[in-house]
Amino acid sequence: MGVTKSDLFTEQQNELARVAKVLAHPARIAILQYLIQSNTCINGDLVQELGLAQATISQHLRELKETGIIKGSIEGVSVNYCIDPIRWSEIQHLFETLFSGFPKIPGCC
Amino acid sequence: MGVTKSDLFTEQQNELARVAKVLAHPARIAILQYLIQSNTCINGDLVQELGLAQATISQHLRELKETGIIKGSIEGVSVNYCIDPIRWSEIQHLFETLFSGFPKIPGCC
DNA sequence: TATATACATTGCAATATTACGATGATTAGA
DNA sequence: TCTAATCATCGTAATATTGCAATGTATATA
Repeated sequence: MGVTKSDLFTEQQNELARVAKVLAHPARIAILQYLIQSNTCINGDLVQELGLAQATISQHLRELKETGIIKGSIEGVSVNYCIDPIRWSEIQHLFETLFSGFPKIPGCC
Repeated sequence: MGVTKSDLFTEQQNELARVAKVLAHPARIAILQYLIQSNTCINGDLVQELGLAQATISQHLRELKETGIIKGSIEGVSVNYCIDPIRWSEIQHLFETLFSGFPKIPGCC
């Protein structure tokens, strides 16, 4: 199959999985870290920074954009990408909720 | 292709992506949440709880186990799974590092 | 020992992801 | 207007993921 039965799960579970999937590639992690550090970037910079083809990076950027993590603004002939602070903390909160749900002192193990 | 060029990235980036990939499925999120809430579970419980086949759930459990997030101990004829607290906070820290890297007041956007 | 129970594994079929060359679209400057 | 630069999109090949039926393995009990 290869198709996820998302109707079996809650919207929160699906949303968290969806976001995790976007983070589930080192190139996209690298792009985000580069964005954080430089607070702006263009596709061309990333082709230099990472060793991937321009088309590939453009595709990764689109996935990040579709989840709302980054926004792009046309800057003449190039495009400036940056992180959406609102969405960023939204996603941060999603993960925090998952992780903090587990009590530090567990009953078993 | 469908193959990730992991040699282009740092070990930290690959590790974060690897962990995110395990979380990138609602069934695995659901399993973890069920584990957190009940602090133990067996495959059979999950077949009831989620609507997936036993083989499918066993596969998801294996992925969680391979990343070290959960541990299983044989309990007679059934198996008790539970979250590994050490690994859990390790992974929590991985994400926190990513998220906290972004300053609250950004320079652009 | 034989049988039932509970998971794990194997072997598919369907679909998704990753990567990139080729090509399109848009903009700045000659 | 023409051209170069920059990014997006399309098409395609290679590989990965998801789900399940069938089967294997181990344990407890009759």
